[in-house]
Amino acid sequence: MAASSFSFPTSSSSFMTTSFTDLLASDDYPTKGLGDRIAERTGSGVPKFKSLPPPSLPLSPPPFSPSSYFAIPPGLSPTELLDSPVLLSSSNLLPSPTTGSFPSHAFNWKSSSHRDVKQEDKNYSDFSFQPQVGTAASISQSQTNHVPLGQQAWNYQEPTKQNDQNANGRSEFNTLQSFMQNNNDQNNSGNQYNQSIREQKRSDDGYNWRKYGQKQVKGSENPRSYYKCTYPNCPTKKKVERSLDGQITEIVYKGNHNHPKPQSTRRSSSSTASSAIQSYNTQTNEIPDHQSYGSNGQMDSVATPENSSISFGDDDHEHTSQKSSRSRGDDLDEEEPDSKRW
DNA sequence: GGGGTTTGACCTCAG
DNA sequence: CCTGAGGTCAAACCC
Repeated sequence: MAASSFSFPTSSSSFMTTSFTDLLASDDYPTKGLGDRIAERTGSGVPKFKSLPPPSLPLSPPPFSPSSYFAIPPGLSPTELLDSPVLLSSSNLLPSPTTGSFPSHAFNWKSSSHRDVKQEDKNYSDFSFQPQVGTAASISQSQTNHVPLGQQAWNYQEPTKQNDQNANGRSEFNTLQSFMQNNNDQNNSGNQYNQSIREQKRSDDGYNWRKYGQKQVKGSENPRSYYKCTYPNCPTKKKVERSLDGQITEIVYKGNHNHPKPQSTRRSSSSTASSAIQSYNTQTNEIPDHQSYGSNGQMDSVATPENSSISFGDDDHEHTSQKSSRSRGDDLDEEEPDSKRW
């Protein structure tokens, strides 16, 4: 399947071009929101972490050959992949499978433009986009949490490998991605952006989340936010990495919800997307690569926790990983609820 | 006033 | 043992 998943639909390339232009035109609002904040905090407009040399550079200038896309050499670390900005943005680019619209602000090159545009360009052309597969991208949920969406697209790993990683016990995390779709919606109504953002935060996946921390991670210039599910006794947490322009570049779920998705009115805004996503998932739940949620924007839409765990058949992984997981593992039978729901 | 966010400090762990 | 990075806490703040 790997080979097939890497084919590049011509249509995708075209949309990219469009969105790119679009992007350039509308790079403002997202950047502003986040950028300003950063500026305020740092006082210089440049995040502290920025002062650090791009970690990625030393990592590797992967001279990649096409083949590298299909199989990542063992020696190659996800970090390397992190490098490529393209991926980050590209992930955002994906048109929503359901709507086919792209997040215009998804790639805010403005913020990421400092990176090697060339490479990005290249990547774009290479970028494979397969909404229906739900994911060309596969990512090992455990250790590659921080792999950027785009990268994940390339980072295609064999199931066996994933299992191994899970076995390692670190994979209490389900890597999901997503929600660009929601972002798209937000874009549509610029002035509602802030409001939408808020809603998005709590209902992007239908659950209510409370942010309890934010960190600047080293390998990435994007701040990582930590969220807990607000539902009582629900141990679920998630890490959300956002690009400077506010786009979600990575979402990692930890644990599963031990409660049904709240059907609050708040979801209204995203409900559309969610429902679409769900239906979408239903159809694609047979996705071969379990862990490949979302890695690229394609999956964005798919990335609701429950969906991911259910539809992708991660259950197996989850079982192993969660069993092995030491602490937070929350012994809850998280999988059960999922399967039941499913 | 309640709930969520922000943010600096603290804790834990791996190298 | 030391240090750095990731993750969490909790007070202050905001809506």
